[in-house]
Amino acid sequence: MKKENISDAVVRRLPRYYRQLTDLYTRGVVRISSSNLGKEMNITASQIRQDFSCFGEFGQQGYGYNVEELRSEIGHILGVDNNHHLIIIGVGNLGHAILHNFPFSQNGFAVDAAFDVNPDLVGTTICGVPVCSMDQLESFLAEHRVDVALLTIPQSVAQETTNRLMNLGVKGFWNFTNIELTSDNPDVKFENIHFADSLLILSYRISNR
Amino acid sequence: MKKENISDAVVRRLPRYYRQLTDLYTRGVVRISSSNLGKEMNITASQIRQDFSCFGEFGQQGYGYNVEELRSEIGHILGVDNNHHLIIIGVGNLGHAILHNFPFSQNGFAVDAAFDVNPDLVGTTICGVPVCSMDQLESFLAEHRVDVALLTIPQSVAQETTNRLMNLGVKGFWNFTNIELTSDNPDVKFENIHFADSLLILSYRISNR
DNA sequence: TAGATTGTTAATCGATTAACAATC
DNA sequence: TAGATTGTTAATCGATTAACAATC
Repeated sequence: MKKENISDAVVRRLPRYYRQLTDLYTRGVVRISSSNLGKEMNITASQIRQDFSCFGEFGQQGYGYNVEELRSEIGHILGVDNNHHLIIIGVGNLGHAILHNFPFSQNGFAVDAAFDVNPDLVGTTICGVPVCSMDQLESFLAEHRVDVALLTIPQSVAQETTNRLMNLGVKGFWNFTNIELTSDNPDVKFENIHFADSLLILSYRISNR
Repeated sequence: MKKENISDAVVRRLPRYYRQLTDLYTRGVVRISSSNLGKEMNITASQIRQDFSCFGEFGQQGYGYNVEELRSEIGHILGVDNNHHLIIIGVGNLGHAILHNFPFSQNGFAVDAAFDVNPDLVGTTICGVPVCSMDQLESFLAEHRVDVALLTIPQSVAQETTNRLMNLGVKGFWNFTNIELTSDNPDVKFENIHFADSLLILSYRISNR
C-alpha cells in the first residue's frame, strides 16, 4: 500500500476495472483471479496486481479477489460514494442529451442545476433539473457546494466561463468543448471529452492500412 | 522518416497538434519553432521534434516549421483529406445532438445516413441526413462504402449490431456506448467515447485532495 | 558569416512484465 | 498438506528527455 505517486496510466484504467467488476457482479460471479480477470480484459495479470497494489491489499493468496468487495473498493477509490455535486453550463443539444441520458447518480453525482443564456430555457425544468440564467451563477454558488461544472458551451466563451467558475471555487471541469482549458491553480482538475480528437484518431487508424 | 511502429501515445497527440496549428494558422502565425510550440502546449520541444520525425522532415534548421504547411501535413497524416464516409446508428438524444453539432465535414467525414428502430424517425431527414430503418442496413451497405459507424445505441444491442456491421464490411467504429466492443479481425478499429469513465477519472482527481 | 533550430542518436526515466517467496 | 494465487521485488521494455552535429 503506497498511496503516493499514482500514475495517470493507472488512474485511467480504474474505471474500466470498475465496469468489468460491475459486470461480473451482476453476472453473479463471486470470485476472480488476476489471471482470469486479465483474460477477460486483455491485460496481463501482473499489471492488474500491480495496479491494485497501489491502493491496498484486496486479494487473498490461493483464492483471488472477491468480486463484490473489490468492486466496492475501486468504487470507493474513484469516489462514487462521495456524493459529488455537479452543474451543467450550457443546455444546447449536447447538454440536453447528456442530461437525459447520462446516469449521473449511478456514478456518484447529483445534478443540482443547469445554466444557459437562452431566456426561453431559463425557468424551465429538464429531467428534474432547474435551468437558471447565467446571471444567477454567482448567487447559486454562494449557496451551494459545486464540485464539478460540465461545460457544453461554445468554444469562444469556454475559457472565460471557466475562469469565472474557478473564481467562485469550482475545482472540477468536465470539458466537452474542443479546446484546452488552463488554470494556474494546481487544485483545479480538467477532464476533456474531445470528440474531434477521438474521431481523428480513428480516422488515422483506418487511413493507414 | 521511419513510418513503422508509430506508438499509440504519438498518434493520440496528433489531433492536439492539429488543433493547435489550426489555431496558430487562423491567428496568422506563419512560422513556429518546436520550443515555442512546446511552450504553448506544455510539451517539451524534444517530444515535438521526435513526434514529427516519425512521419517525415517538416521543418528547416534555423527557421522552425511553417505553420500552414505543418498543419496540412498533420491533417494529411490524420486522413482529413480522405473523404471518409460515416453512418450513424441510433438517433436518440445523443445521436441527434452529435448530428446537429459535430463538424463532420471539417474533420473529413461525410454523413451519408442515420439508422434507427423508431418508426416515427424513419423516413425523416435530420440536418440533411436521411434516417433509415435498421432493416435497411444490408441494402444500404451493399450500395455505399461506409468507413465508420458511429454507435449511439443501447448497450444491450451494441456488440450484436457491431457484429452485423463488421459482416457488412465496416472497419471503423466510433463507440459512444459504455462497453468494450471486440472483434477478431485486426483490421477493425474501435475508438471509444466512454463518458462514465471520463467522469470517474475526474471524480478520482477531485476526491484525492 | 553567426545564430537559430532542426533531425537524430544517446541517456534517462517510468511503466509493464516476469519471477518468486509468502501464505491462504 | 498441496495447489493456487497473491503482493512485491527485480528485469525488461518503451517512451520521454537531453545533447549535439548538421545545416539553413
